[in-house]
This record gives sequence, structure tokens and C-alpha cells, in this order.
Amino acid sequence: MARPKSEDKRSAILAAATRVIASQGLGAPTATIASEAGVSNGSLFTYFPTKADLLNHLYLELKGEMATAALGDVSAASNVREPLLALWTQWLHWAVASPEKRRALAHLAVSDDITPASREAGHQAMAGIAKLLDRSRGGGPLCDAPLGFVLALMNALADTTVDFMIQDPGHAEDHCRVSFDALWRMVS
Amino acid sequence: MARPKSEDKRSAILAAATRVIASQGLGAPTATIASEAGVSNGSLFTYFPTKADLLNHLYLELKGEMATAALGDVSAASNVREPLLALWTQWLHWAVASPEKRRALAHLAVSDDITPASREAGHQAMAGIAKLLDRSRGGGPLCDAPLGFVLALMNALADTTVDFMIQDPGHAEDHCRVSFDALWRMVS
Amino acid sequence: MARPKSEDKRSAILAAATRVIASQGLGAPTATIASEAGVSNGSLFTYFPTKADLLNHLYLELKGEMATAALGDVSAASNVREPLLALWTQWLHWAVASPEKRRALAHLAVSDDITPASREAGHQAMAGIAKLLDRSRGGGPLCDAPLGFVLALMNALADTTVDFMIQDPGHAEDHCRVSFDALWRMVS
Amino acid sequence: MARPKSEDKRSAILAAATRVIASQGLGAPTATIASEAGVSNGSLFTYFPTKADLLNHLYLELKGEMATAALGDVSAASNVREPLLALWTQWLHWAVASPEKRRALAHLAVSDDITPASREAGHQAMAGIAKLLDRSRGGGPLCDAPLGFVLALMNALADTTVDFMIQDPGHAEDHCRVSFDALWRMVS
DNA sequence: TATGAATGAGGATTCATTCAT
DNA sequence: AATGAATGAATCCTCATTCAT
Repeated sequence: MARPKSEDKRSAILAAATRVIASQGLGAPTATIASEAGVSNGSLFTYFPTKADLLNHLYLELKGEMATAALGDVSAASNVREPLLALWTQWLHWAVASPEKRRALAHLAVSDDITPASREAGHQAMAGIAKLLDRSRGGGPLCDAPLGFVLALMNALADTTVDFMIQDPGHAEDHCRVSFDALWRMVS
Repeated sequence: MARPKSEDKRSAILAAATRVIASQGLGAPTATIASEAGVSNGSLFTYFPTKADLLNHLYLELKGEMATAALGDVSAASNVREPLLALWTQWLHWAVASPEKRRALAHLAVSDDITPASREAGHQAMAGIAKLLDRSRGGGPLCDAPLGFVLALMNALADTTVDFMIQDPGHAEDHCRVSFDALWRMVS
Repeated sequence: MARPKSEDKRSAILAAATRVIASQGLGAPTATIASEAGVSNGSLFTYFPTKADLLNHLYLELKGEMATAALGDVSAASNVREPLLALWTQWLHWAVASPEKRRALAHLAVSDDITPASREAGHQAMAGIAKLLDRSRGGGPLCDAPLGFVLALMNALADTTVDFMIQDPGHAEDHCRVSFDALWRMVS
Repeated sequence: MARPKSEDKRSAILAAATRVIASQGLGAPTATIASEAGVSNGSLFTYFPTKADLLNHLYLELKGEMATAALGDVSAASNVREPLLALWTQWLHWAVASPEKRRALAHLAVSDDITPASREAGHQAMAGIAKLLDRSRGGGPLCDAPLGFVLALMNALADTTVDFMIQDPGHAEDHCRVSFDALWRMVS
């Protein structure tokens, strides 16, 4: 049945896009992405009919991977502080360890090419995080705020912290701990 | 080397850039900005030799205006909570009232065209805010973190809150108050 | 070298090409033609090694069908006017009834991809028509002109008439009759 | 007031388009047209915002020139045959002498890029010809047919004749005369 | 033989910047 | 200084054709 569309190639394109977008921004030529993926420029378009389509898929993939990493090893312990700390630590360490994915995601997050549907799906991907956060706030001071708002605040804190962890690797763990404490004061 | 003739034209270009970038993003053609400013294509380049140069100046102007607005009416009262609250309120309301400036600034903040020097100058513009924040944290839990880090965390909180105030104008004041309380718990 | 397996598929491709070219012109992608024919992209090229080749075959097929239709029921009556009228009527009605074939043929007729050999073969296909026309002009005013020239003039008249018959179906029969009379005055 | 848009350059582009389209068809790259005109590819688009726009303007220019040439020296003589013959002769000789313009016009006439408005304007350009033709048919056999139909028939005859005049230059004048007589029989 | 993925040379158009007026 | 035409590199995407399966 002819050559089947190769999952490897698709992944290679997404991986290449991550690298190229991280370093050149969203203006990066599709041709550069293709060649970085070891694929002809025409082939890129058999996997993603449009640059915007590629961007949307990449957005979802990265958002999903981030959420998965953050939730990786969160035991449903009896108290709530421990799981949230585990989440926070894993999240930030994933981001620090994947600077290109993080940069690419940052570019994508502000792009006009990302459709509302993709943004919605991106939020779904973070549902697990949201749930844990919800448990954490309990009946605390943020209990009446929309969960999406609280989640966004946490997200903003995480992003900012990662910036400083990368900038100043000597104190990365300090920053991580300090910001978690700040978060905890905020929500609990 | 004399300063270009019309200060008015320079301002018109910056104002037009704000509007155009807010609606079309950083990819907006210089020709569009020029015509929105009522100036010819070529004239734009006598005021700003380069598109990147225009972007950097706009970044600084907007950042400066934001800081000025935030610090507008902050009396050096005896306690520290009041001034910080005033700062917060003014900051967020300026942002809500100036959606184009805010959007443009958001685009600029992630642009690769903004030089490190501009970013540094942008931080300087926020020195007044930083000072107040420094007083606010006093010897509290964040007293050992770099001030820049704490400032960045506050900035992230502010930005996120404004998003929700604009999205959900009916509860704008709630969001503003809730996030200030969260900030206060974080820093004090 | 054996003939390709399925004569059906060959026909399907030609039929699909007729439809697609009629609506999209000669720029129509081969992939579109293939899929309209229910055949894969690649298969098209086992039946026609080249797009140009497909075009040439289609040209001949349509030209042949047109000639056949025109000559369909032309009894070799004693006088010459009757057969020519029958020819004219059948020709024009075939064209009106097969608008896609006609449109496709019109596109093909002006294409640079049609080889001189195909054009020549196309003329051969019209030999029957030419013969009848030759009888019709007899020793009349056009008796000294090259037969090909006279044939081309008739062809041009036919084409133009069909345009108006399609455009203005209410008077199709009028146009058909009027133009035949004009032709008759021209040749006899 | 800056460099004014040069009428020369505009003409050069149209002339180049005529030549290039005559030899390569409508698929001719705009870049080829621009370079043939001695202009940068970008400049072409300051004169014609779109390839389709260029095509439409060229269509009108060529149609107009053709009509002007045909009507060039048609004295309003007392009888009607003389003026029509003059028209016919001038028309055909213009076409024979301007093979590139003729070929380009033939390509344009069947293009989907030519708008209905342009076609309408093209017909207007032939109003003078139509008027003369109308006088010529008088109360003759074609007096009840739509004038547009009769005009189209004449047009078709002219085109076909020119083909043969070019193909067989030795008998060009014969063909011209023969076809005029045929036309005259048709209309009068 | 049939399939459809792979290829890569184009092609129309945009745009920052320069330069003639 | 102001204008806007001129430039040409760069970009996304298409498509005839080839080739692995």
C-alpha cells in the first residue's frame, strides 16, 4: 500500500521545529525546519498542510509533554503540600532541562496562528495540574477565584522562576524552593 | 546630526506603531505603520534608521509610561501596604485602560529584536516600583531572594491578572483585589 | 510493453480530465484529475507518461467524438444542402449538450502542449466533415481557396454559434439556423 | 514629490508582457516579464498589484489597439462596402504585422483571469467596428440576429483568416480578399 | 501493477531599506 | 527634510514526476 506516512518523519519535523523556532522564533522558514529534520521542504507539507497547522500541533505536543512531566511522579499523599511540591519541582526541572521546548512554547503561546481550539486543548492538557491546584487551595483565600485564574497565576510564577533558574544556574534550587514557598503562601 | 525636525512626527510614528503592532503583531509592515502615522514610507526611516530601532524605542516608551502610571499617586505613607496597593491598582488599571499599549508591549517583550541594553533600560524604568517592592518585602520570606527575581514574579502576577480583568470585565475589581492579596501574602 | 491492464481506468482518467479541465483549466493538477477518476496519483502516470501526453490523447479523443457526432446521421442525399444542414445541426447540438467536453476542447486547442502531430491528427478526424464541405462549396466562390482554410472558417463559425446558443438557450435554435444560412451563403 | 511613477516603465512592462506571453503563454513568470522589461521583479508590482491585474490591463490595451488599427482610415464613404473592406483589410494587416500582440491577445481572451468587467470594456472598444458592421448588414439576412452575435461571427472569421495569412504569407492577400467576400456574402 | 509518500524546482507576492526627485 | 518609487532577497506553498513498498 505504498510507503506509509512515517511516524518517525513526523516526529523529526516536530523536533526540528522545536529547535529552529527556539533559536529563530516563529518567523523561521519552513525550509529551514525541513532541512533540519532531514526532509525535503515539500515533504514537510505532506505531514502538515500548512505552517500554521505545524505550529498548532507543535503547541499541543509541547504543552502535553510539559503537563506530563509535571505530573510525572505525584503520589496522592495524604497531605496536599507534598504533591504540589513534587509537581512544582518536576515542572520547573523539566523546563530547565528542556530549554528549547520551553522557548518554542513561549513563542507559540503568543502566536496569532494558534487557534482558539488549540488553546482550549492546551488547557485540557493541564487539567491534571489544575485538579491538584484546586485541592491545594482548599477553602483558602483563593477559593472563590476562578480556577483558571489561579492556574494562570501559578503558570506565570513557574515561567518566571524558570527564567531565573536558567539565568543563574548556581541558585536554581534556591529559586525553585523560594518560589514554591511563595506559591504556597499565595494559595493556602 | 541635529535632532530630526518634528518631534510630533516621531510621536505619531510611535503611537501608530503601538496601534498597528497591537492589532497585527510584530510582523506589521513599516509601510503600514508609516501610513497610519500619516507619514511617508521613507520618512519613518529618517526618524528610526531601522525597524528594530523603532521597536526598541517603542518598548522603552511603553515600559516607561507603564511605570509612570503605576507610580502615579503613591504617597509615601507610614505603612507599606497602602502604597503597594495603590501601585498595584494604578498599574493594573492603566493596563486595562490601555489595551493597545499593553498588547504592543506584550509582543515587544518577547521579540528577539529587543536588545539586552533595552531590556536593561526597561528594568531601570521600573526602579521606582522595585524600590517600593523592596520596602514591602522588608525582612519577610522573600528578603533573601534577588530583588529582580521578586520584581519579575510581581510583574508576572500583574500581567496575568490584567488578562483576566480584560477577559471578564464584570469581575475586574475582584480580580484586582484578589491578586493583590495574593501578592501581599507572597511578599510579606 | 503490453497494453496497461485496465481500459476502464484509462477511460476514467480521460473522463475525469475532461471534467476537471473544463472547470479549472489546463492548470489543473494531475493529482486532482487522478482523484476525480478514482485512481491514485501515481497510477495516472502508468497510463499517460506525462501530463502533456494525457492532454494530447484527450484532445484527440474529444476531437474525434465531436467529428463522429457531427457526422452521425448524414445521409448522402442527392442534394448537398440537406447533408450539410444535418451536419451543422448535429455538430452544434452535440456541443451544446456536452459543455464540459467543449470547454475542455477549447482549452486544449490553444495549449502549447498539443503537438503539431496531434493537431494534424485532429484535422484528419475532421476529414469526413471536410469532404462534405468540399462537396458543398462545389464550384462556388470558395472553390479556389485551400480546403483547410474553408474548414477552419466553418469551424470558427460553429464555435462562435455554440457560445451564443449556450449563453442564450431561449434562442438556441434561431442561432443555429441563422448561422447555417450564413454559412451556406458563404460557401455556396 | 519623490520619483513619479514612470509611464515609460508601465509601458515597458506591458510590452514585455506581450512578448513573453506570446511566446510562453499565460503561465509566464512575472519575474521573466519584469526582467524582459528591464525592471526588478518587485517593481512590476508597484505598477500592477497582481498578475491578474496586469493581464486585465494588457487585455484592454491590446483590444483597444486592435480596434483603433482596424478603424484607422475608414472614410465614411457613401456606400457601405468600401468602409467595411477598409476595416477588414486594416484589421487583418494589423494582426499579421503584430503577431505577438495577436498571440498574447488570443491567450488572454481565454483566460479565467480576465474579469467580466474587462470583457465588457473590451466589447466597448469594438463599438466602432460594431457600428460599421451594423450599417453593413442593413436590412439583410442577419438583420434580426443580435448585433453581438454577428460581431462575434465576424471576429471568428477574422481570427481564422489571420492564422492562414501568417501560415502562408505567399497568399496572404488572397486569403484576405477571399474571406472578405465570404463575410460580405454572409452579412449583406 | 497500484499506491501514495518523497522530491525540489519554481512562482506570486511581500517588505525593509535605499535613493532619485 | 520629505516623499514614494525601486530593489531583490526571502517566504510559503504547489505540483509533475519518481520510487519504495
